[in-house]
Amino acid sequence: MEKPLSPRSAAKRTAMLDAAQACFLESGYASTSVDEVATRAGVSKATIYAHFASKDDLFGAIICRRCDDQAEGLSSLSLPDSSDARTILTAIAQRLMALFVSPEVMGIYRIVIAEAPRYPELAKTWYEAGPLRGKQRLCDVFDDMKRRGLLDFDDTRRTVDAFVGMLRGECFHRVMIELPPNPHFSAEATIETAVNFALKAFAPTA
Amino acid sequence: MEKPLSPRSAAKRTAMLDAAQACFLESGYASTSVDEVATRAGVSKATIYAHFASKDDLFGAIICRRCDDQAEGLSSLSLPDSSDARTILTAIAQRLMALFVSPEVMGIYRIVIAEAPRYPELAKTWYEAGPLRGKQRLCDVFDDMKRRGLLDFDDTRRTVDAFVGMLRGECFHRVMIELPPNPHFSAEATIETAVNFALKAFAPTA
DNA sequence: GTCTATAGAGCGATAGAC
DNA sequence: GTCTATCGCTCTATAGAC
Repeated sequence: MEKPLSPRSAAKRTAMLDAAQACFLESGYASTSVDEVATRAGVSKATIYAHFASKDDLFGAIICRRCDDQAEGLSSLSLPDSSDARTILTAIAQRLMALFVSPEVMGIYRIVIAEAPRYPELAKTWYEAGPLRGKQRLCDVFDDMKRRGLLDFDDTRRTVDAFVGMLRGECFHRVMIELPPNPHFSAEATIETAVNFALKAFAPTA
Repeated sequence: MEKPLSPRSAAKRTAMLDAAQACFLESGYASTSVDEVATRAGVSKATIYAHFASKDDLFGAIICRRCDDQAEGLSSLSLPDSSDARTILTAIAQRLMALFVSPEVMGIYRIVIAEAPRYPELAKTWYEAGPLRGKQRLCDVFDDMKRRGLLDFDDTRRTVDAFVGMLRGECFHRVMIELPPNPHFSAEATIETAVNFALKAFAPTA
């Protein structure tokens, strides 16, 4: 399956993928032209078609590469070694929020949502490699906190789902549709509200 | 500002808007051709350009019409006349969830997100007419519940934001990217989890 | 106002030289 | 593998008849 590429080819391939990613995330799939990608990558259009069968194929390669990055980023995510529920939940929420509103993640999120009806397999690949794997990891953390008596809840997956959902509020939406931020719904305020909420709802019955 | 249209023209205009909405929500902005809209509306392309200055203009007209519909739909939303917090919160959550996953709302949500970077004013108009107005209405309901001693919380807007966010979890995302539903994250289960959490976190200190 | 017909530009993809 | 040049198609938008 692996074909040994010359160093020169590999570099061009990376340049093409980088350029394509930037174009797709900026302008969406349909509005991006292969000419534009070629120019940005410093190669000719024919070179792109020597590496990728079609524009669709190039698009798929981008999403898959992003999925690999996501998987890597998640496994290197470290949490504070604390025995205070608030400290741990706040750290989790801060990392999640920073991830959600980062330009790269936001860009891929936008385009996957937009193109999901026409690329269902790509959307599935992305969702399983990113959000689903991330939530699985959070489940492990929550289960561990439960075991240590820091939290109490019934269904781990639903609990995590609700906690993560609380971070996708006004603040997140404003970034997503590029509206100016509302100070009342800053990232910090959203995180604090979610953590307070979770601590009250999941506090162990003393 | 109002130009009196002949009944025949008005009918054609509505047909064009309906067709355009269906096309845009199905295929996205860039992938929809004016020819397609014209065929679906049963008019010629030139007729479309007689009513709308450009494809952009047509797109804007669609979003604005949807905003009006949203505003209307919200004001007619009625809630049960109950004194039980769970009953009210469940009713709210059910209506919100049904709204979120409905094809029309989901379609407009997808396209606004996708095109927001290129149509910031449209995104702002939509956001203020829909989600923002809806949340304002929810704030009134929550304030009323607090006044009646059914709930207790500090900041109404942040509380509502968190509550609504919990409904945008796995279930919502699966609909959004057209993945098969996961029975463990049914709409009912998501609603129940959110309501249970809210009741625990906002229970009045007896 | 509404139609048919077409202009004019840009697109994805390919042929062929090197 | 990479380039230049180009094909064939589709697109938005308009001109002109009715």
